[in-house]
Amino acid sequence: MSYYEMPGHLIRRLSQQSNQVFQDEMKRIGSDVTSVQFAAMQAIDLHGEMEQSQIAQSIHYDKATIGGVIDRLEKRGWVERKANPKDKRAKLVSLTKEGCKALGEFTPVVKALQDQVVANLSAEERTLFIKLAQKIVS
Amino acid sequence: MSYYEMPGHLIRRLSQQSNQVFQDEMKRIGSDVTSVQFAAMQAIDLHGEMEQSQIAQSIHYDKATIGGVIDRLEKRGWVERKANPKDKRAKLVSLTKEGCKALGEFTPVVKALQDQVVANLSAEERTLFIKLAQKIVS
DNA sequence: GCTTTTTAGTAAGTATGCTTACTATTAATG
DNA sequence: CATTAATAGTAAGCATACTTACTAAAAAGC
Repeated sequence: MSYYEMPGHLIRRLSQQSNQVFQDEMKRIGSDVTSVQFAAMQAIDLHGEMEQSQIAQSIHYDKATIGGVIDRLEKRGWVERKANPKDKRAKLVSLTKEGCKALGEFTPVVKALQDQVVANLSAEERTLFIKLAQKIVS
Repeated sequence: MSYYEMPGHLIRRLSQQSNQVFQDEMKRIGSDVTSVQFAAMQAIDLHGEMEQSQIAQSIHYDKATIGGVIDRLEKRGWVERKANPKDKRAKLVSLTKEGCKALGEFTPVVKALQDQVVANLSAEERTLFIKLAQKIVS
């Protein structure tokens, strides 16, 4: 099996290309938000107040990684941490007004760039790729 | 479009899963070599002596990233850097004996784990996925 | 109810993976 | 041939993304 036929290698290339498109498109609209930061903000927006562990679970991240992401989002003023009265270990994370506004600007751009990631595929192939990818990670 | 149908998100999950399988399998044989380190070593083995820039190009890495990878491989005694008499800017990287031996141990394991990465797919689906992935990054 | 186990979050450490900036050297251009 | 542009590698900085180890608090088991 050639290196260029190994799923592991191809997946790394896919990841690289996907991140490049994300970063380029965000730069184009004057932001340097990362794909992980966007994913976290979208999850928080969807579920409302969330514990960090819930965020990690919902977008499949390590809890240590998500801690750092939330740190940076907090520093930018896009999210805030509050104590959870029902669980003194946990912290409730929510979007700030600025975070809501920023997310609203990012969302259409991110949705649009998804097609760019798989630009080399036809519409049918894109659907198929998504189906196969979902099956792999399921 | 739901988050879980976005190619960008799915690709990140694929990448995560792929790396996890790699790391687990390597740990199983008592090594903590990374997928990037393996890729670099395989490229060097295939081409013989290589400049760092060639390594970066052949496996599609940033030259700054590959510099760090070679640093760590050198520290482990798996590769060595020599001056290139034909170009004083460049350095020729080659596998050491220990590097060759290590690569020989890794290769069959890495080949075998490729199927594990796409374990949830049938044989036909795997072929199709590889074809689609190659088309995306081409 | 008390002990044990699990869980939430942080901290420290390592390895990507990129960016920009820099030096040294080589190639290209007039 | 002299100037300009491009290239090889490193350095510093930032953001993932994981690991193990730790503290505090909650849940489970007896």
